[in-house]
Amino acid sequence: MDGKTSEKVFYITTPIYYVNDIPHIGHAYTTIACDTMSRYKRMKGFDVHFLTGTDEHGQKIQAAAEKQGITPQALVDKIHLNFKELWKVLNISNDDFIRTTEDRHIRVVQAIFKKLMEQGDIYKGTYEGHYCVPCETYVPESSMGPNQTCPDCGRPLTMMKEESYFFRGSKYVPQLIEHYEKHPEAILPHIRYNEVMSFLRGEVRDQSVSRTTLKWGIPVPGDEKHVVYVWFDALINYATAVGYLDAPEEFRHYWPAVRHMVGKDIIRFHCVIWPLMLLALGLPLPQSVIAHGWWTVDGEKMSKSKGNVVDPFKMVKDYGLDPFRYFLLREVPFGNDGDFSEAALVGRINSDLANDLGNLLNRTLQMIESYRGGVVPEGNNESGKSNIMGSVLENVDSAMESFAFDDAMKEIWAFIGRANKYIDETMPWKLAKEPDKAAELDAVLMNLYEALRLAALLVAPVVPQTAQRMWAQLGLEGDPLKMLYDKFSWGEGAGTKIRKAEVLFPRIDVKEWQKAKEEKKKMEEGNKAPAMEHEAEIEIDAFKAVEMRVAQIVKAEEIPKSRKLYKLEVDLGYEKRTVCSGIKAFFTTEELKGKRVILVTNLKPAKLCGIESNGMILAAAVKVDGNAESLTLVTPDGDIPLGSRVS
RNA sequence: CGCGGGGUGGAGCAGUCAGGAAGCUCGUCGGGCUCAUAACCCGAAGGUCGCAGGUUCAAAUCCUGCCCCCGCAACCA
Repeated sequence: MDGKTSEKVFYITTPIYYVNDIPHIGHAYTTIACDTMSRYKRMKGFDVHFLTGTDEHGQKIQAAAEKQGITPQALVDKIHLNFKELWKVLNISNDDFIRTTEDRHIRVVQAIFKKLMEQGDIYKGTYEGHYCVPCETYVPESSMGPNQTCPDCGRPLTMMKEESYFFRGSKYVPQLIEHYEKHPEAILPHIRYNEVMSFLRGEVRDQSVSRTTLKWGIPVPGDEKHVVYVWFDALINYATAVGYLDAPEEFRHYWPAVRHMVGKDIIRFHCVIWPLMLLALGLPLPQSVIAHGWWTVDGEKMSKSKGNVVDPFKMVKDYGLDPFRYFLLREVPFGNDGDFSEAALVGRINSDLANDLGNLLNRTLQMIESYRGGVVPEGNNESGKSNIMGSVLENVDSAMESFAFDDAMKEIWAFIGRANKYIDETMPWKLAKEPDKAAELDAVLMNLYEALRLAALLVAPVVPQTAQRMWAQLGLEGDPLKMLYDKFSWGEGAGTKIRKAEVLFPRIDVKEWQKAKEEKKKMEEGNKAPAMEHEAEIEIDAFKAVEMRVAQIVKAEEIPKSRKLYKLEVDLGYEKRTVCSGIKAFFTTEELKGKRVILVTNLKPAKLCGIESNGMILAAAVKVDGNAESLTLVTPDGDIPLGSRVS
């Protein structure tokens, strides 16, 4: 679909974040990327609309609210503020913040649902699948546990049939394929293109777009026992926010210029389902969907149980906002996965921000101060200009056009490097000692000053506060963020009275930083120990009720269906028993054979994976979030007959 | 045969789609300079581009097989 786009309109969206999550580095990353792009486009004279928001419906919210004894609405009213607060802290310049529980959105979702129903693209059918009743969720076959159990709670699933509305997306698939064939640039980076196309060329089924199993959602118009499925609800936010229903003119203005930035996990929703919805609605398709990669932390996957989730609030507090923003965009080729580590962040701060940029500003300003009384001299400006500038503007622009933030940063820093080199080549401190070289010195100082003035503008989209600080030190009026690059002209800065040079980014002493980190870690670990959770006290009788005896493992075998369990045969001396034990991850069957262990003998038999288990062997485990990280068996110290009672 | 990403000098990565003398940042070593935040500038050392085979005048790049990491598998950027 060829939406007519005026060249100077730019509408960009982040995904709407699921409000029940705690904001982490991933959320920060996506939003900072969009923010930088928005600021860049504004500085290029575009009419920018930058949208972010929160996704507030769905099962998890409903459950969380029930647990806290409040309404879902009250819950989301409270927790969506986590995100608003983060965007404030990260200096995000969004023009709008949409919440899917807002009236403006609910009306649009219902209108769209109704329209698609009327034109026959939404129809009623039945949804069939494996359902976990306690978790109230469908489990796809691919992620079912052994014996058709729920992967979360382990309980058996039931086959459920439920009335559901379906979106006839399949009808528009050929049209979408054709569009992507004509517009390969609509999916960025390009490696994602093939992924989407191969999916589209396979079987695309109609999507279930309603649920009857939960209440917390937008009611289906005319059939109130259904609520709209959260994805259908959520995707529509992009249209709601620019006036799909309420402001047709605004909508026509911004919509054709829309770009969605997403994480690589939600590419399908944005490159398949959403475009199919748009085709059904007869609306222009997005200019592009830009998918970025994932962050690991110190080389490991980020997860709550590992406790390595990066808190953006803390990073800003510890290292400053602009270094954090710069690091995220500079460190990783956009689209690739990247690794976050504080050590790498410190490295970037020292080498790029302090040494290259900060020091260039500092040394230049001090020279202008001491050689020319703090006033930028007039000078022959052509000599150094081309030398320093190169084609930084064009190169940055082409990188930014393809969302290659890292390349854009590299170009800017190459430019900064050229300015630093220019100083060494021209040696202003020598010129200053020779009165007949005054004109030459003027030219050098002026070129350096202009380089810094341009540098402030170039870095402004990524590090807005830094740009403003540079601007102030350079003695300039106004706000660099409001300047247009294209209007930049070399030489205009002559005659400006500069301010006193201040250190832009202090260097971090790596040795001290490491020391401080280690101490902090020790402190935290010290605090952790007493926080160990204990069970309630019991009477000795309760303990005596547990019968434990020494036993020997005589046979250990795998249970093919189980990821965690071994089937063990243990000898108590007076009898042999079969026991299932969840220790597969820690021992081979060979290691277990012959091991003497402590067995709880009077535990009620239980069927695990279809095998009856008569007892439990004791083991000590280091647990993180309920999952054993390492484990060791409890064994008797010394020789003692099998079957001896433990007390 | 579930899907995807990756294995390139000490570390982290680019380059692979469109084959043509192996590049960047950090670190190390040597030198320069002294305006500056022990900074900046120059130079050097260091790689059989996971393994094996194939195509080609030419392969990190294309093809085949294998090994090893890491993610995902319907709601976590």
